Amino acid sequence: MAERFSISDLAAEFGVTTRCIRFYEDEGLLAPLRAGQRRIYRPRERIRLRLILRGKRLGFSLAEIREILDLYDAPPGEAGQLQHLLAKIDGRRRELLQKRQDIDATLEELSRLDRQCATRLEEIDAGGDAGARRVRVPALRGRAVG
Amino acid sequence: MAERFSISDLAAEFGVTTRCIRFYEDEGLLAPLRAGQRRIYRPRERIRLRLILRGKRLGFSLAEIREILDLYDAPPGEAGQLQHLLAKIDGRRRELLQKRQDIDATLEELSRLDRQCATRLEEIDAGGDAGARRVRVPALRGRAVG
DNA sequence: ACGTTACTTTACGTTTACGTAAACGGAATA
DNA sequence: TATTCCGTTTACGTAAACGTAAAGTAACGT
Repeated sequence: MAERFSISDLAAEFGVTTRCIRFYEDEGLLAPLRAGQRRIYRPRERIRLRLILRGKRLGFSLAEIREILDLYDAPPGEAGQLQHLLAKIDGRRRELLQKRQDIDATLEELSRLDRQCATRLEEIDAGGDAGARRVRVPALRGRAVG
Repeated sequence: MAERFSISDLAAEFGVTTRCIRFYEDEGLLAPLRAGQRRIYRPRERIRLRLILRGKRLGFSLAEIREILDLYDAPPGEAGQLQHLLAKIDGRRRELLQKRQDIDATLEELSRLDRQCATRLEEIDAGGDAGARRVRVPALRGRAVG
């Protein structure tokens, strides 16, 4: 794999605009090398971009993503700093576990809906409209988890 | 559990402002009853609010959340509509599975960081600063999953 | 030399998701 | 009666995350 990427290389690879990548740089999330004016991205920046976009998919703001990236960059430091870093890591972990719970709850509800739709379809395929009035979607009355 | 809630009941319960709840109504996500001018929320609306906030935690926009709520509200309809609904459900499910992968990848990286910090702390607690210069955090050079 | 392509900076515009303030209504409390 | 509290509508303000347009530079092919 190559060691140097142009801004449009990364834009194409990750499906974002160059404007977007430059914006992340303005926000201090990326710091590519320069060849004159041109930006040069090394694997490290590429990985950071991947992390940024992953963070975005998870619904984190760029400010939060900056904090998360800072975690990775954190120098060994002294004991107090390490404790602080551990606390932050723990906070992020809790957030992510919460999100995974949200996802699982939503997935279960979607599965319920899916089964109801499938059942209804089978009914239609089988006997025209038999039992149409018996199909009641409980929808929002279910025992929500979150 | 009560059957009727005021706007500030819900605001307090879910930790959002009344302004926020009214905004969701403006956006067509909620439609409480009225007693004169006052809004009255029934369990159904309360559950919808819960779903809205869960969606937000997952990083969905209000427009996307509206779509998701529409899934729950969808009437049995005819075969074509059902197929369409099933497709949408499948799309949402893929999104969520992707997000869960993102979360798992991030959790693993956080765990790596956590272990490194813990190890470093033990070293400090044990023998002052022994081996300090041997601690190198590979950080972003690791094999990223997503 | 000329046009094309890729890249740059600067800057104003836009959408989303609310915050905040103004001005008012009705009910309870001092 | 006056104040306070809870609620209402209307409307302007704002931060985040870019989009988009303008105007210029550098290299490359013909």
